[in-house]
Amino acid sequence: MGGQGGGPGAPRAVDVARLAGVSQKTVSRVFNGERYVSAEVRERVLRAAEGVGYRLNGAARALASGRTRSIGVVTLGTALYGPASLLICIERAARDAGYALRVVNTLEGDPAGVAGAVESLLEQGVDGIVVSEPIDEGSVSLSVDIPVLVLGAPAAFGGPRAVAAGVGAESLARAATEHLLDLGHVTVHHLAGPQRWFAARDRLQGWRAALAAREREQPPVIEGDWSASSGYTAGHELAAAGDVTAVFAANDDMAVGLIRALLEAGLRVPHDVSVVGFDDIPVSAYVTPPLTTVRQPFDAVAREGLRLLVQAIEKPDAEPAPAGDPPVELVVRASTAPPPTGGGRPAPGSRDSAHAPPTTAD
Amino acid sequence: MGGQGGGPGAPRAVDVARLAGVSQKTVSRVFNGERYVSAEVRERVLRAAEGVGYRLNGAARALASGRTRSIGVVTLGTALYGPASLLICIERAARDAGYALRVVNTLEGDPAGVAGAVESLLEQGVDGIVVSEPIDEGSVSLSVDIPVLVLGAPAAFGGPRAVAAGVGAESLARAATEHLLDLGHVTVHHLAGPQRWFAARDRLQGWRAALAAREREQPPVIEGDWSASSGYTAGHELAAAGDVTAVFAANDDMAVGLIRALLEAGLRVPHDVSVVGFDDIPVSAYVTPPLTTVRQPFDAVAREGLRLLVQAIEKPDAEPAPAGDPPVELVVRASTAPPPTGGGRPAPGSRDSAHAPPTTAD
DNA sequence: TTGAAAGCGCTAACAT
DNA sequence: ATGTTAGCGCTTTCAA
Repeated sequence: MGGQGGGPGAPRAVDVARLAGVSQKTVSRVFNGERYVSAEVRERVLRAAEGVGYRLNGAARALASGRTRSIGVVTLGTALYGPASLLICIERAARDAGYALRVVNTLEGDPAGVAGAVESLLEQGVDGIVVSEPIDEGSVSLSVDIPVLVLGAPAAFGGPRAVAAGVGAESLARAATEHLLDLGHVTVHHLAGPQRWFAARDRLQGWRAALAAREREQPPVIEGDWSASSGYTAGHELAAAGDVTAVFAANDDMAVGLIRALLEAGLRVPHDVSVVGFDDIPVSAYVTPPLTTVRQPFDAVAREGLRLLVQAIEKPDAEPAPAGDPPVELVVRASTAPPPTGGGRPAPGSRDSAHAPPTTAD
Repeated sequence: MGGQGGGPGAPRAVDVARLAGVSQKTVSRVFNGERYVSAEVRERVLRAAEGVGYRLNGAARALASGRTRSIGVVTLGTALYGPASLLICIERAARDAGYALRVVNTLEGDPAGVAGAVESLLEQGVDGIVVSEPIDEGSVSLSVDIPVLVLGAPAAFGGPRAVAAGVGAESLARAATEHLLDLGHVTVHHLAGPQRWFAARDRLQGWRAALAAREREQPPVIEGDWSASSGYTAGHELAAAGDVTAVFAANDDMAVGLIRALLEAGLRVPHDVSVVGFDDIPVSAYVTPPLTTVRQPFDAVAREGLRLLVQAIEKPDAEPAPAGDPPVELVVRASTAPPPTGGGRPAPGSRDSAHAPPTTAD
């Protein structure tokens, strides 16, 4: 059970082999789950290995086989709910697929950025790379010849051997907007995320698509920076505008700031203005009023994306199976209601549930 | 500039050497920044390397040198603000110290848990391990003989070669509690985190210490699970109790749920009940009322911890310099005020700022 | 200041 | 079903 590090003196396969009375290659076979090892020999080898505290040496394995069995992740160094959640799901999906994870963060505004991060991963040694929710820092063309999975951005972003998967942000944004239109709002304002983020652009597109589909006017877009503070500023602007009955915010943090500003301006939510967020952060069911929002299918997307990536690694020739559309999950709570004067079709029953117990529609 | 993967055919040091007209060893010297390479030769080598798109092979390097130049992190697979933020700071600190990161998540309640994660890191090859905010799953004694940094738990947790660092949760909790006592509250209730978490225990201890120092009664502790939902439940219990004027919640999520329940019970915050949270999550300045909370010095702690770890890796004999106490940062907003009837000393001026603009005392 | 030789611990290809 | 022989691409001696 002892944990001999990788240091000198650590037991090697040949030590195990000697102890078990077999060749070193047989030990290798056992530890790689190869066929053609009798149950009896396998048993003997495993016992010997445990006896000396043997552990495979990843570096030697990688050097000899040319495969590292690890995947590199380039992600933005931010605790924002979305990216953080996605990283966790990627780790689990990778582990389930038998790959370890190497992680490099990039900073927003970093000149070297994604390209530098990829370079460092390549040097460390990875079989594939996940570029998670990159932001558009200008033309960063990666020329890598290992497979790359681009999560939440165009596959073109990742070079020749790239596959892509997305959370379906556009569909989610569309669903959020449609929810408001369905309630009878004539149009919906949008508090967008920073447009250098593909994630923010997708949400903007979804909002546009929903309005366009019903031939509604598209009010001018306000751009925030994901922070509650920027939502707060936007909220005061919108309150001053006066003609706002519904807002779709590109994330929950901004929605919270927005709602606060509206309340301060004397507007009631949802009675006067309805607000929908995006993310379903942990507190969103308990803020006042509980926030209607959409939930991103991180787990499904990470799993699906890694399936594609692993396939590209292990079966480079196989046709990449198309990624299925991830599910759309709208969580209706108390921050949305029909417009005050029935701006559109009269909606069925109004409510003011600022103090109603939070509900989650799962 | 091209990105030859690690695949076969990738340029090796010997190719660069040939091109530059030097020995392979000299190339190695250049890329390791060793002395005794003339500026002219170095220049020639670098040019040749760039010409063929050479990149060091991490696996070969690790195998030959016995050092991987990477650090493994064992962290809980959760998007909770604290752990997620800490991970980001660890990555940056590691990178700044010249180490790459391998990450393995554990799941709460996983039987294999931390031990399994450590085992997998050891097999992949790391020079040191960071165990970040572990939870106590029973006696998990790690016997590893590479250095281990335990973040937010007793060093004993990490075996013989362990060093430890903490965010100073106890001091932070104590400051939060004292803030309430200073406002004149006779005592402070505590909504604790799950006690399997060391982080939760530390906060509980800090709260106890603050009350004990002033010889105040310690009301029964309510234990939540970090979620806003558990805070909500606790809030209804506390509202029913009737004699509560101040609550210290072990994180902001629970504080938000708690406040919502209090509001529903007809209690005003902070007029009737003051609430302090823990974390300073992104929305905390914009919820209603803006939340008074404490901020954890993640960056300082990660940096300090990694300094210790790297020292243990690179200079095993040097005495580990003691970790300095991290700073305590209390962020006073509008969720705290003197008690309604002046439970203690009459406090200077009361306020009800449920709708006041959020303020952050930095 | 530079070079030559000998492994690091494993997997791959080819025996048997 | 098992063993033998060569490397993988570096770093580490040691020599020049």
